[in-house]
Amino acid sequence: MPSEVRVRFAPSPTGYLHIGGARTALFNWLFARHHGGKFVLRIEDTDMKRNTEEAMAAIYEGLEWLGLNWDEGPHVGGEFGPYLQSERTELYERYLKKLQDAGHIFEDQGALRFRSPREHVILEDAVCGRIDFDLSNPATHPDMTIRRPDGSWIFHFVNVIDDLEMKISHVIRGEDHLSNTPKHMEIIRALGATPPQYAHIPLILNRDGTKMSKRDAGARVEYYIRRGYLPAALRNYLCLLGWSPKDNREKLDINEIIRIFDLKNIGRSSATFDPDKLHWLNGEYARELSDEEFNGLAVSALKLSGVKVDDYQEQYVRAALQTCKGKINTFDELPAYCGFYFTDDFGYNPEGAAKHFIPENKPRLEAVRDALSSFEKFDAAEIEAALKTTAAKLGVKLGAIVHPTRLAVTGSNVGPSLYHLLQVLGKEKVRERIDRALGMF
RNA sequence: GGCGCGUUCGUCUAGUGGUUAGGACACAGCCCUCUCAAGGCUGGUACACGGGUUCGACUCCCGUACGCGCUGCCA
Repeated sequence: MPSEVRVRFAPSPTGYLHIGGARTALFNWLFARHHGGKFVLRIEDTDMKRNTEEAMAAIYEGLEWLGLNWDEGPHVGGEFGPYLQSERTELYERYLKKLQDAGHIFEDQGALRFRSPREHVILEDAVCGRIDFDLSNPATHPDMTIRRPDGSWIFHFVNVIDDLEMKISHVIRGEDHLSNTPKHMEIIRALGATPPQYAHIPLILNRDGTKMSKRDAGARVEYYIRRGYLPAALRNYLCLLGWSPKDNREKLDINEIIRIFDLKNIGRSSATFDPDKLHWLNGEYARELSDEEFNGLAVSALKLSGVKVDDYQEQYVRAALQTCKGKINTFDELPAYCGFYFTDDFGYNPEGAAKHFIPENKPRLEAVRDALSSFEKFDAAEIEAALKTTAAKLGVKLGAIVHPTRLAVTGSNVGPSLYHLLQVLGKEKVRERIDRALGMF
């Protein structure tokens, strides 16, 4: 790169941070970090009366959560500010004057339009390659409006002016802007300036092939924050959508991605968002968490779902959560997975009850209760040994006593290691629950 | 309608004229095992279609179909 690399993410605060926008921001950020350049955040709030405060907060929150820090923009400032378009109107006036003086602007019912030179525009796109746009036909390529009668500005104009003013070297944006690009280049040419290098990245689609819209549940970054996803996992997953390391690696450290990121490795076709793969990848990251990190995130998730974690001893909570580590992919699975640690009021899984709460298991469960009640330490190792001897004594397989016991004390067929879970629950609790379950036969 | 872009397993992708078309998610089976995960092994499924070019096309060219985008006084 000859001069300094300066890229920008320019969202419009009209909704929440969209997953597609997040990926656009991510690619810009990666490009900037790879080249040691600057990542600029600019808010395109030319469009009036929306709940911009809330939406802007969501954008900041989403980017920060993903770890996409900006070098210039709201909060951090920079020499090319302000970074909210609503505060840059004098600048736009100045550029408008330039275009007017050069005869490129005409009025149409109070709105201002840019008169197209009506020529071919050749775009050399870093991702899409060379594209020849023929803008000579006014019927198919009408002169675009750049300012409304009420004085507010149109995206095509201010976007271009800001990129020029902020010395943006590379415009990496969604492919939905590809067809707009020649028009942007016309304005830049009329100003006597040089266009930035463009790179249009493919769109992210839904499962059904339609463009991911704000209405789709998983289309907002906020959704993943709430569901207890790990930012590193989402970030990694988003990288894989449209970009490839080309060597079959899936899980990549962000620094490694920064190191190898290249616009050349961005694909040309749109990608479908696959929640399953994200879920898997999140599990990969979740399993690598330190006990400390896991505990913190787990407690938050439990509280969020209404589990009264604070009613329990910290040591008990930690021990309980420890038995869940490595077992879940996302933290929102936790309440269902280990809720039994925090309430005695649970029902029994119907299929499990039908299968395990059967007459011949009653004496077995009683045997387990009796075997466990004679313990001193009540630790996992001791419990395991006792269950095995009990099974041997009864002449049954381990499973014949493990399954009913698990169901009796947790209400579920699946869960953490039974021995460890019994240890955490404690002798009294276990005996109570087994007695209660015995009444179900 | 016009213009633009795209099209490899269900999904994300590798592949750049000669490969048994590779990997990952998901799925199925087996192993491991106290359940579930994790891990290991195995399996099935893909080059949209039709013409060229070539000794030879997933790879290059043209067309068709389908999808998406733009075509706003939205961004």
